[in-house]
Amino acid sequence: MKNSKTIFALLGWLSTQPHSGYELKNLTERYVGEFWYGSFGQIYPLLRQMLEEGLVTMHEERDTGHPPRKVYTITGAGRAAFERWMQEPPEEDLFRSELLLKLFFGHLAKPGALVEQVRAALDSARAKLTYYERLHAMLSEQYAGTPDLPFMLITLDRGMIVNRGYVEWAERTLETLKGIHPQEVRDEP
Amino acid sequence: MKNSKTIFALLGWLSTQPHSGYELKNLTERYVGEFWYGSFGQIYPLLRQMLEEGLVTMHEERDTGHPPRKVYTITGAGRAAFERWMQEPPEEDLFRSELLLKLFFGHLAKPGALVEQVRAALDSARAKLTYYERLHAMLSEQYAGTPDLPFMLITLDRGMIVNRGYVEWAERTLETLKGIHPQEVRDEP
DNA sequence: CGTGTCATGTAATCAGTTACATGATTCA
DNA sequence: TGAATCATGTAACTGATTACATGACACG
Repeated sequence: MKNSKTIFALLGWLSTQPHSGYELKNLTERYVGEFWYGSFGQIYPLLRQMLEEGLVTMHEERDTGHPPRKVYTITGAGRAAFERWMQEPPEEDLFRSELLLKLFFGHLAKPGALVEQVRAALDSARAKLTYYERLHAMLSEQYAGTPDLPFMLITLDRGMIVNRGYVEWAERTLETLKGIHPQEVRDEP
Repeated sequence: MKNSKTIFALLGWLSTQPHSGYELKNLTERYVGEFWYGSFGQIYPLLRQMLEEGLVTMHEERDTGHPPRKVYTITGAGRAAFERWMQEPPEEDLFRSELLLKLFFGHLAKPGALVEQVRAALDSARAKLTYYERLHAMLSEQYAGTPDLPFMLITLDRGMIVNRGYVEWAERTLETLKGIHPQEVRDEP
C-alpha cells in the first residue's frame, strides 16, 4: 500500500485541521466521493503508515465513546509531501463502464435488452444533475467568501457538465435504439 | 479471478468469430479501450478458466509462428452466458480523477501550480475529440450497412459528448483560476 | 427495543498490473 | 543491426474491498 494517492486526500483534509480516521473517511465520501474513494479497510492502515513515515502525529481522545478516538495532525513533513504532490502531473483519469461495453456488443443482444439499462442510466444522470444543482446553491451560500469555495465549485462544475452530456447522450441513444427495433421500444404506457 | 466481467468482453468478440488470446487483447484495446481493459496477464489466465468452464473450446494452430497460436471458439454455454449477462443490469460506471482531487484542495496549492495540469487536460481532451471525429467518419464508411455500426457509434458518441463537456469545463476552469490569481496565469507568450 | 451513528481495527480475498522468460519473423 | 510485431505464459506484487469482531450511546 506504499503508493496510494489516497494519502494525499487525507493530508488535504488534515491541512486545515486535525481529524480522526472515521471523520476522514466520511469527509472523503461526502465531498470527493464522486471522483475519489477509500474504505475504512484502506484508510486505517494508511494512517498507521503515515504515522510511521512522520507525515502525521497522533493523539488519543478517550472521553465517552469507547474505542478511543485517534486524532491525527499533519506535520511539516506532511505539508511538504502534500505540496510536492500538488506540483506533480496527475495520473490519467480512470473510467470504466460496463454499460458501454454492453452497448458496443449491442447487435448481439435480444432486441430491447439494453433499453431498460439505458433508461436507468438516464434516470440516474438526471437525478445527479438536480442533486448537483441544489448542492451548488447550498455550498455557494454556506461557504460564501471562503477561499476553498471556488475550488469546490470547479469540481462540482465538472460533475454538472459531464452529467448534462450524459443525459443528452442517453436520450439520443434511446432514440437510436428505437430506430433499430421500432416495435420493442415503447414510451411508458 | 472468478468474477471478472472481462470474460464477457472476450465472449463478445468470440460471438462473431474465433480468435487467439493475442488478438482478443488487441481488439479490446483498440475498440473498447476507452471504457474497458484487460492486460495479457489477465486475459491468458481468463481464457484457461473459460475453457475449464466450457464457455469456449480451443484448438492449436502450429504453422510458422513459434508459440503455437491457440484459437478459441465460443460454445453454446458461452453464448448462453453472454446473453444472460446482456440482460443483467450493469455495474455503475467507475470514475476516478487525481486532477479533480487536486483541484478540490486547490486553495492549499501555490498559486499557479494547477494551471499547467488543467491546460494539459484541456489539450488531451481536444486531441481526443478530433481523433473521435476522424474515427467516426472512418467507421461510418468502413462498416457502412453492417448491424454493429450503430452500436459502435453509440459508444463513440458518448466519448465525443463527454469530451466536448470536458473541453468546455477546462476552458472555464482556466478562466476561474485566472480570476483567483490574476498575475500567475498568463496567455502563452 | 431495534436501528443508526460513532469508532477502531484485522484477515481473507480479489481483480488486476508489472516484470520476466522465450523466441521467430519482418521491416527499416 | 536493431526495433516492432507476433505469440504464449507465469510469479510476484499491489491496491483495494469485504466481512468480521467489538461495543457504547442516542433517537424514535
